[in-house]
Amino acid sequence: MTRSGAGSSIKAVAALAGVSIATVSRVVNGVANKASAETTARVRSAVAALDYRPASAGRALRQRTSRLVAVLAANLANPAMAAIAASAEIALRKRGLVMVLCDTHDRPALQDEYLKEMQAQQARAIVLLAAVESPMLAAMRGGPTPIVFVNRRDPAGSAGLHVGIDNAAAGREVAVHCLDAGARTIAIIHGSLASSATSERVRAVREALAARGVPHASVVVETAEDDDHLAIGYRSAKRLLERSSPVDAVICTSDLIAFGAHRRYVEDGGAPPRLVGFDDSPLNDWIAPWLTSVRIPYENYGEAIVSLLAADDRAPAARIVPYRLMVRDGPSRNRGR
Amino acid sequence: MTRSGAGSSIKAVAALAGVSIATVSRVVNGVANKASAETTARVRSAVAALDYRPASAGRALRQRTSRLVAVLAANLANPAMAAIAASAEIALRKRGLVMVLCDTHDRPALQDEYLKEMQAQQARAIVLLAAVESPMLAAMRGGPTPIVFVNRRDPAGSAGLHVGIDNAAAGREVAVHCLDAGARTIAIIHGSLASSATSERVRAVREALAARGVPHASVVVETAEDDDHLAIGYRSAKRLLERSSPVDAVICTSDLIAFGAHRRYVEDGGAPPRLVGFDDSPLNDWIAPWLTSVRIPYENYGEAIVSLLAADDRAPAARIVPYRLMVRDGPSRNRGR
DNA sequence: GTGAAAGCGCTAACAT
DNA sequence: ATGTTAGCGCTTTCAC
Repeated sequence: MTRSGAGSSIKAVAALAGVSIATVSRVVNGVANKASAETTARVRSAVAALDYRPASAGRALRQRTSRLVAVLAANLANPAMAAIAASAEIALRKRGLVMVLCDTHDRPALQDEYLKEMQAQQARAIVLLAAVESPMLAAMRGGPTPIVFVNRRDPAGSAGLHVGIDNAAAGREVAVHCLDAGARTIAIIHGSLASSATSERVRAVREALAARGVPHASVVVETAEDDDHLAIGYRSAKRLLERSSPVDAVICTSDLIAFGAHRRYVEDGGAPPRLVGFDDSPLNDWIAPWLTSVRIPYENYGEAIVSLLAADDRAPAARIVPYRLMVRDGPSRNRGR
Repeated sequence: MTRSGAGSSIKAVAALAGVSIATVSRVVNGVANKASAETTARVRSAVAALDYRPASAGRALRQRTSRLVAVLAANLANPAMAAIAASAEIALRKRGLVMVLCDTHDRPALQDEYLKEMQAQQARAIVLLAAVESPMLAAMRGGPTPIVFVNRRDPAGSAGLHVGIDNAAAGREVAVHCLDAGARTIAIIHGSLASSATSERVRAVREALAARGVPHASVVVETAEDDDHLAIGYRSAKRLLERSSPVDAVICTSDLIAFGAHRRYVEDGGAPPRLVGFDDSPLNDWIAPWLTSVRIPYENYGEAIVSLLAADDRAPAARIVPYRLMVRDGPSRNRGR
């Protein structure tokens, strides 16, 4: 019989197939060499007839783990994070896992609340898109639930599972690009340095500039106290505009920061300097043809995350994916000249 | 005792508090008048000491429903959908519910797969951000699981739960705005008319123009066969540019379509016509100062959705939220003049 | 190759 | 006010 609106139970399938529920379970879960071909066929057709799917609650209760994988993102409004989430969801689904997506707003307390909730859900794994350090994270680190750190490494510096790009190399490439394009005075606008991605990028840019003979002192480094990258970019650009000497290029540690800076420059009415960002969501081609950006293949992150989870390797591992500098010099910049 | 990494069980709490598990359950679930103040306190402190959270699997098994609410979005790369998801997640969390977010890519087959999965998860409710018609949806309609249709109404036309704006009124306002701004030749670019939101907007624009004396025949209506709104906008704008007479204003049924059209116009090098869209994600202020758009308060959608779910009213209901036309005439347009 | 049965953690009906 | 107990749907020994 069919339960009200909730599919059929294993009992119904067993009854229809004329076998025990244990056999149904084995067939459904593909336990090898445990059922005759004939029985298997009968069970399968009963499953199809009743459109049976094992209730996840029963399964989770018994197995002490669910098919849920938590993805905790620092900011869903960031198209880059949304892209990672979308990619993760596809990859997880391919393995029969279900993504639970939460927005931590980059706040430790909220991250902790979600971590607790996911523990109650017996989540199979936790994926942190830009983690912050928090008590619960500390408690779960080293526990049985795998934790994958995406973009930002483990803030506590553990050599845990990680998916990201080589930020140092990317930072160097961006710096060299600006110099090669003729920029003499270069500014950096960055978000919180608590993020490993940010600090690695800033350090690499500065070192590369120094190596090319640009004195450290001539590089303007700006930031602003704000969780919102758009606001950081806007306010930092404002301060750059207040300086006596203008800058030729502004390197931003994220595209959102670059968006914020760009807005300020456009409001100013003058020609915006060369702007470079990191992330490069597909939307950039459409709405930000003026933004050169380090394209990070977020559409592949899902597979990278899942492969890290699948590796039963107890050894800590990382997936460093290739990036590519997308040079854009579209209308908005040209027109200003 | 603490289970490996998965929090503590109700048994552990009962043992520590020196009561039965039933009492713990009652206290945790706040069953009124069922425990003395002293017992309640003892249980609470045991809960705190062990950091206990009821395992959702046990609860779901017993109650035949989980605390999961599925949100099936047609396209997570659309900032508007991401905004709704973020808002829904906050509102659900406030009621102790957990959001499961999936990207259906606007494909019936994928939507069905998720619907089945969510049935297996015994989801408390289903929220469809831009639903398409599909067999499983038809099967679940009228079932015990509440389904909320966001933006697009139920494609089968049922008067089910719905959250959205008054698309007809918004369409009229947009049309009048264009005329008042001096536009004489107006084009409409729209996505699939299977979406109630789209068809209502297009119809209202045309009717409003007709009412103001603009002959139906002079309104250029464009679309393109594509799931991707950006591509629809781009390709439709291309065709508009191929016409002998240019248009003064282009009304797009979504911001993404407007982004696509804008790109094409910018590539063309000429002055883009007045562009109007729908959605107006917060990002627009930063990256699309040229886009006038119907601002839909997606940040409030979460509460609207949850309130619809809470209303045990068996009568079908809808939450029509207020919109606001955001008139923008930023740099990109001015500069082109 | 198959079935019987235990038990995962929890809630709710029923006893006391 | 509190405890006892049945049982939700499933997987997994253990018999046969």
